[in-house]
Amino acid sequence: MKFYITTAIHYVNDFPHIGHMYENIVADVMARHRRRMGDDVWFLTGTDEHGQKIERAAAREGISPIELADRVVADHHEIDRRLGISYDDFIRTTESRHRIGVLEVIRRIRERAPDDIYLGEHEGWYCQNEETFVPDNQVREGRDADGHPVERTTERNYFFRLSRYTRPLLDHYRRHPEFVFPPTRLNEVVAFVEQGLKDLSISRSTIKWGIPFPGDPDHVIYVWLDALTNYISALGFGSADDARYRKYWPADVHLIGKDIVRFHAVYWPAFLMAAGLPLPKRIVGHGWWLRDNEKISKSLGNIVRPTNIIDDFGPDPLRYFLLREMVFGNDQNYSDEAFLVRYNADLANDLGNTLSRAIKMSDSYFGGKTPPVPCDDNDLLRASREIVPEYLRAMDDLAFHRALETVWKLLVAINGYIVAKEPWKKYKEDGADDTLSRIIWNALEALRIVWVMVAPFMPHTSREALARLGADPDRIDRDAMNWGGLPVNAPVRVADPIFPRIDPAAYLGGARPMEQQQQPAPPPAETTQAASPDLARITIDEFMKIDLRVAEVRSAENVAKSKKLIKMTVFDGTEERTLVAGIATKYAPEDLVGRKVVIVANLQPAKLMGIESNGMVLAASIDGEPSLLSVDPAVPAGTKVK
RNA sequence: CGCGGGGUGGAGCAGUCUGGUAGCUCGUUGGGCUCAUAACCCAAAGGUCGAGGGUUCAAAUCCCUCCCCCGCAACCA
Repeated sequence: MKFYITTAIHYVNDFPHIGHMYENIVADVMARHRRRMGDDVWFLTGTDEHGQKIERAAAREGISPIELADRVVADHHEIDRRLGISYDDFIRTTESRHRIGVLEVIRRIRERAPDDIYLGEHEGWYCQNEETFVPDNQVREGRDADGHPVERTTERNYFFRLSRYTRPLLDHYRRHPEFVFPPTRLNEVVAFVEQGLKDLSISRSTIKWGIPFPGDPDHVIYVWLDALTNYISALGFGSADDARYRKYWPADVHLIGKDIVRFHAVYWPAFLMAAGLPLPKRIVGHGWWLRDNEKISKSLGNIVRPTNIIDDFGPDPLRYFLLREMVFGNDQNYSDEAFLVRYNADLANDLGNTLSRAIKMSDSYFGGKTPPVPCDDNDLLRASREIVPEYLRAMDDLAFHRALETVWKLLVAINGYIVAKEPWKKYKEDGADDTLSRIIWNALEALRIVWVMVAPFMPHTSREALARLGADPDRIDRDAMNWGGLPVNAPVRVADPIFPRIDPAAYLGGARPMEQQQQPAPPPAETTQAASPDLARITIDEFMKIDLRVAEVRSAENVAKSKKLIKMTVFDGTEERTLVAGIATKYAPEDLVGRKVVIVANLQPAKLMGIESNGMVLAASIDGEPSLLSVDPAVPAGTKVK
């Protein structure tokens, strides 16, 4: 069986982060698992390199878009390499094979459904300064995020007649409920499509950095038609050599983040239907890793990030943690503390320690070898026969956390078995007889099966562990999960703990488990953050333009339906004015009345939730939590501040 | 009525689709073992499964109502 799996292509305006790592790791685990189960696997990942954000980010740095992309792609390659991502191909949307594929899709749509692509009017907020449309959600008070004025404008664009596919898509979802995973995401998609689909703008004349629209070089193909097509362009679709396309398409799994399920489950199949191509079998949306539990890390004065975890522990513990900790499909919090708990409890104490104790016994009782007499009837054999199918079922269900949980049941059984049999006592009493041989062999054999099951998750350490056990590190297929694979009289290797225990407090306090590391070069990401300091300086005259004054709060109330806003009336020394401040998360209106605050008095008025605000209250904010500036209550309202 | 997710022993979470003795990890307490990475094993304490109502022989699970929390969106002038 062939198995074609893809990740989303990662956008190159951003350096690789935990979300990218997680997605690639999950795909890698699936790919490795299918491979060892005998499938002919093709695993694709890559980067999305077109669009205005790239164009602008590059311009800001004074380099060309492709130079920017090259740099970020190199970072992705590096992180994939370090994580051991076993992809077969890496597609970049700036490659010619991709352009060929995209153009072929458009050609087929035009051939099969000539009026599915038409020239129409796109209306939106246009920014003169940036020469581009600004998404609605970035427009505020007639200005874009950078403060440039925008105006309502229309532009001529090519459209895809998505509306025509409402019915066919709904039919497809009904016939293939497995099309979107997990099922709750399918419900969202169905609800969205049932509202009726609007036609989709698929070109832009305001963007330069992209694939020229066929037959109209003033336009560039807009994001989704370009990006989604990578899944077939990478297989050679539309080129002279499309053998791979014919072999592997349709994809078995498109693994993506839950935020882009809609595009994959609606736009993509609609494009494919229009072009007369087969639809992917399954769209799998994973959840998000949420921000670190900042409080704890911060109080310890050291925020450790996943890249540091890889530096300090190697890739496998992180791979394990990400797949074990997250219920696949749900969101989950990432924290270094949680990582360390799992690392110590699951990897050091259970997986690693059990390996050490079993090998140590075999080594000292049987002269550095696996025991001479195997055993084909015992508790561990029965446990493994129960657990392996359960594990395989969980893998098929994409329930990775459950699969790993299952493996750990066998590990617990092994430890229980060792304690119950007390081999150290037997050895003292009877020496290395056949009974002892069977006991130790059973423990080693069950352990071998554990490491085989764990192999897709921890490919590097599992090889090492299997080798230490005297087993063949390359034998991790379905057969290898059956009882009886461990050779007798094979050399075992006693070595340092495979997962040394870590003191969490010391680690978070800055100590490193492996002292030879360090001097981590600061990632280039940081440098782009620091804007040129000279530009940020202003003259005293400029500062004096800002009219800061003390004002007294006369009344205050929460703004209805708003989370952060408080509307207040303040006396600025000459008159009362109304202003709105986003401080409701910290302050109650009644606490504010009578308080002296500092305001910016000459700010242009602005409307917030329909209320005109005349001025701004000064506050320092820590992680979004405001703290009002206060002055001595004796200072009269209207006093100028400078 | 903006969209979505969630409320399960001290902490973090499964289980809810497909009702049937409430489960896992960490932590706590007591005991055991000394082969192993102060690891491992056994036992115990600890839960009105957010609240109320309904369906059912039976509800954490299905239905209704309500409360609270977290994202996103609309508001941090």
